[in-house]
Amino acid sequence: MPVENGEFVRRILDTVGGRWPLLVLAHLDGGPRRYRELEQVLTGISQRMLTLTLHRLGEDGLISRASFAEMPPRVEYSLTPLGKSLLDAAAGLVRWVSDHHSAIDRARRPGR
Amino acid sequence: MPVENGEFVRRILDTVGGRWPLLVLAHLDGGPRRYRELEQVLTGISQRMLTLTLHRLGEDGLISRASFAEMPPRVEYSLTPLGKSLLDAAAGLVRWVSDHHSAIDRARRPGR
DNA sequence: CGGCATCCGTTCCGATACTG
DNA sequence: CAGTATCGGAACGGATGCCG
Repeated sequence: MPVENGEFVRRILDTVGGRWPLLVLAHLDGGPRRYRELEQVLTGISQRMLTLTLHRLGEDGLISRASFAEMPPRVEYSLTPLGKSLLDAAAGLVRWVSDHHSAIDRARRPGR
Repeated sequence: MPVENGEFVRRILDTVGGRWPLLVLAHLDGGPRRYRELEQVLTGISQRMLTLTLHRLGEDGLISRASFAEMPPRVEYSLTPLGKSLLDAAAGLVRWVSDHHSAIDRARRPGR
């Protein structure tokens, strides 16, 4: 594991280190999604955070944006191959959490 | 992928979502380490963050602390089996980063 | 050696209001 | 529908000084 310095960890966290990026990627896994769809399925997200998250993921080349000049306007977000590969890489972590969160629950105190 | 709500992602990020936790775990992978050793190898970490990180990882059951009543005092931190398993789960993400960071570099602008 | 407590600037992020 | 702009509280995190 090449972790002589914090560069790798830093890069992971800069990319998916927020509360929402991984969730957004996960919801795009089933195919293109519209802004409103994401807003509804990501319960509790603010418009601000959804927009910010989509922009950053776009800048990092993990998702792509397609807007259609219709009435009403329509915009679709999709995973890029790069984003799909990241999602696959993160799958191990998601699996770990679903396997072990009860162990953490036992150890952790409520006030966090 | 069970991501109906943000609980899973939230839990990952509560646990390893900081700049240092994953690095600390990685450095404990080679065996027990002392406080001072960690402080030196984690370039740039403040005492405050090292202490905080160690406490949280301990509370989550990912590392264990052993203190020896010697002179001078000695304290050793080690990975628990749970911590080791998390590290293994995160390995996929680390590998992904080392494979693809150049693609992100190309897309990302400097000012972030 | 191995910490903890305090201060304090920076960043994050939700709420709200408004726009193409 | 799909955003942008702005504000203000909360959390993060570094620096410093003190303690067992």
